[in-house]
Amino acid sequence: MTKYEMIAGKIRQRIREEVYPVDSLIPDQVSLAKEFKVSRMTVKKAMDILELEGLILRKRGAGTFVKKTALSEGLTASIMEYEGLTKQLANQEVKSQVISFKLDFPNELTQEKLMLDKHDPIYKIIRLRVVDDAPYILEHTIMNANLIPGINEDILHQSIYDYIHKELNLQFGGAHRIIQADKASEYDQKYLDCDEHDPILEIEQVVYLEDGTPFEYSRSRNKYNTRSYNVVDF
Amino acid sequence: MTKYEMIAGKIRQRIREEVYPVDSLIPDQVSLAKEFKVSRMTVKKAMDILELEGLILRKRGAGTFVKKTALSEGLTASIMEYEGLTKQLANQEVKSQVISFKLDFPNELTQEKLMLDKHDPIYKIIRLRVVDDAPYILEHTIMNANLIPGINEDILHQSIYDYIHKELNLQFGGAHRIIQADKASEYDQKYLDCDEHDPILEIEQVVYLEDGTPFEYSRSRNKYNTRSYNVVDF
DNA sequence: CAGTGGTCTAGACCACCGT
DNA sequence: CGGTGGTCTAGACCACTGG
Repeated sequence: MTKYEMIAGKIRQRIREEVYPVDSLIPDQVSLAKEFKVSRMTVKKAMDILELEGLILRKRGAGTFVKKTALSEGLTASIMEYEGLTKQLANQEVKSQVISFKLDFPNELTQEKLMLDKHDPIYKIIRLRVVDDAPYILEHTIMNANLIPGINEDILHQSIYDYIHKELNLQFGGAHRIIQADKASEYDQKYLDCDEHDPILEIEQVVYLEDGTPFEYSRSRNKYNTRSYNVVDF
Repeated sequence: MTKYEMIAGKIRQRIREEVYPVDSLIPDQVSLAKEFKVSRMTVKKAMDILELEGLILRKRGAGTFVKKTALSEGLTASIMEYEGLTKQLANQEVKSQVISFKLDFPNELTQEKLMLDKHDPIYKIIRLRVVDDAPYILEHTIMNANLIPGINEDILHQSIYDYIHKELNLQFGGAHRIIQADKASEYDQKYLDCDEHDPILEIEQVVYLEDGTPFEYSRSRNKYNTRSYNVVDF
C-alpha cells in the first residue's frame, strides 16, 4: 500500500463520515501535507484518485470541494465491470445450463472481432444462466481456443472468467460493448421464458487481455424487464 | 499546453504512424526524458495519459508496450459523452419537434433523482428528435428550473446543452445512466413510427453539473433497430 | 544482477481565483 | 494581492522482471 493510497483512503473516510461535509472546502494541500508528514506531490496524487472517483472537484486558485454526489453514490466504480455474472450476483445462486459447446472455425465477422485467421480454432458456447431457478441470460460466446485452452463442460458450469484468471493466469485489459434492443428470436422464447413480443436487451461485447488481444466475442440476451445496464461516468 | 501533454501527443503520433509498432517495446522513460529534455516524472505523466487512453501497457521491471488495440480503436474516449444529440450527429441534419413544454412541480421519483423539494419548479419537456426527416428519439426531459432558467421554445428547437454551456456558463460533471429495453407505449408508436410490438431501447439518465448538482432527469427512447449504446472501457 | 517502471521528496515557478 | 492547485525538476530509493 502506497502513501498516496493511504491518504486517499483517510480523506475518503472523512468525506463519508462528513468530517468534510458535502459542498465544503477540503483543507489545502500544504496543510494536508503537513498533517500526513508527506510532500505536497503525494497529497496531490491522493487527490487525483478521489477526483477520478468523482468525490471531489478541484478549482485552481479556489480550493478543493466535496461534490454533492459524494455521499449518494453507492459505489465509486466508474463502469460496470466485465467480471462475469458469477461475481456480479455473488449473493444469489447462479447456475449455468450448457446448451451447446462446439469447436469450430470463425466466420468473417468473428475473424474481424477476434483478430483471427480463418483457420484458427474457436469455441462456440451457448449457455443459459439461471438465477434462483429462473432463466436469466442467454449467452452466445465465442472464444479464441488457442488463447484460452482447456475449456470443458465442468468449467462452463462454473465461471469461465475465474478459470482464465486463476488457472491460466491471464489478466483482462478491457472491453467494447454495444447495448441494443431486439425482438425475441425463437431461441430466446424457448430458453428465456418469454413471449413472442417481449423485447430483448442484448449486450454484445468483445473482451480483451491486458496486451489488447481479443479473446471473447459474446452476445448476452435477457428479457426486457429482468436486467438493465448501468453506467456511471464523471 | 503542458509539457507532458506535448510529449503524450508526440508518442501517440509515433504509435499511430507505427514508429513504435503494435506489441513492441517503447523506449524507456530515462531515454525519453533525455530525448525531450525533461525530467523522468514528466515522461511518466505523459505515459499516464496514454495508459488511460488504452494505448499502452506498462510492466514494472519489463518495460512499456504498445497494446494490440492501439491502432484499431476508432476513438480513445473512454465513454460515450453526454453531449446531446446535436454534437453526436454533427454532420447530419438534426431537428427538434417540441411536443410538450410545461412548468410543473416534481413527483416523488423526480424529487429524489434531482435532489429537489416538492415546491421547487421543474420544466417538463417532451421532444421528438428528427434526423434527416426520420423520427429518431423521443426524449422525456425534466429539468431543475431554478438551476437552468430561461428555457424557451427557441432553445428547445436547438441544443439545450449549448445553451447551458455557453449562455449560462455551467460546466457538466458527469451522468448516471440506465440502459434498458421496453415495450412500445402508445406514445412511442405515435411518434417513433413504430409498430405495437417493436422493442424500444431506453436510456434513462441523470446529468450533473461539475459540483455534483443534478440538473436533468431524462428518458430517451428509440426504436430497437435505429440506435445502440456503445461503451469502451479499459 | 542490470534495467525497468513506481513512489516520494523538497523546492521552485506558474496560472488562476477571490478579495 | 495572498492563497490555491498545477507543473516541473533532480535525485533518491524501492519493487519487479528477465536473463
